Amino acid sequence: MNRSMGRSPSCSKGEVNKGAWSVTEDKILHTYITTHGEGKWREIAERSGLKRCGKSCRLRWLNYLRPGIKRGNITHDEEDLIIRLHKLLGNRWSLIAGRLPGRTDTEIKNYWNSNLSKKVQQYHNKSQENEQPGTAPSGKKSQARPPIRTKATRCTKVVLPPQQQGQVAKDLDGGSLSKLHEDGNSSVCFKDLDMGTLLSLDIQDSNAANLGRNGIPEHGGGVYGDDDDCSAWISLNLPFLLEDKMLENWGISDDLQAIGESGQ
DNA sequence: AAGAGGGCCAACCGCCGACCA
DNA sequence: CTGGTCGGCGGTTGGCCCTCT
Repeated sequence: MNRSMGRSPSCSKGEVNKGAWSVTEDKILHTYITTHGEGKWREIAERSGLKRCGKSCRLRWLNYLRPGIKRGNITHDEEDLIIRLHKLLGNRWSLIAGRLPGRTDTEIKNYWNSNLSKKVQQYHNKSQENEQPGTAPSGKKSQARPPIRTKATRCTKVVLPPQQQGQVAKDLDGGSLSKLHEDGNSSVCFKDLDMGTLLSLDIQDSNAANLGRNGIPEHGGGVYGDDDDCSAWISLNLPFLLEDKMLENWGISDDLQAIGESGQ
């Protein structure tokens, strides 16, 4: 991307403090935001007198100063949920964090990178060893999936192919989709979904796997990674987010139990 | 006791989409 | 319509701390 034109880096103007925040800076930021509210981070950075860029202020507030932040002591339930959500969403930490009240995307990301990724990897290595070498069941990968690489794109919509709209409408809204938007060619429509809805659809209802599947492309609807369009990523060409092999992997309860045991 | 190595975590960086003038 | 700005995201990094040798 050509960075000589377009926006200028918002943090490069004038003198800007970097590195760890001091107690004084925290106090200033906290006081300013509790008085004036969140948002307009550049303005906050300038008017509060902090020599920090807006981004830095935002990050500090969201990850540390904001009321209701839980720190440390991730419970077993939370860990369980993180693993499930990661399996479902990949590295979409903000979405995962959204389902864990008081937890931040950064904390979850760090926790995953330092703890869970190893546990999961260990577990999959173990289970791989237990399988006969070279005789992996057909159509089923015996090893852990490669990491899902995603881009920093927001993802609040899913694509509903016409043939699925009725069923989805029924499942979601008890009969009506509240916010459908048709795109240009009217072949798909979008719905804003919160994660609770998504999870209630695919995690709690394992029968979703048995819903009709038609015309699933080779790429599995772009589920894994290299498809930038997150609407496609959660394409409901698949039964609620799930690719075939993903569904096979979805027997995660056992995984979790084993991980929990190995990690304790 | 001291140095090395590894783990954890806060903060930064670069990119993107949304929004607005 | 275009370009600039902002807010938000995931990836990466650097420093502190703990453990091991």
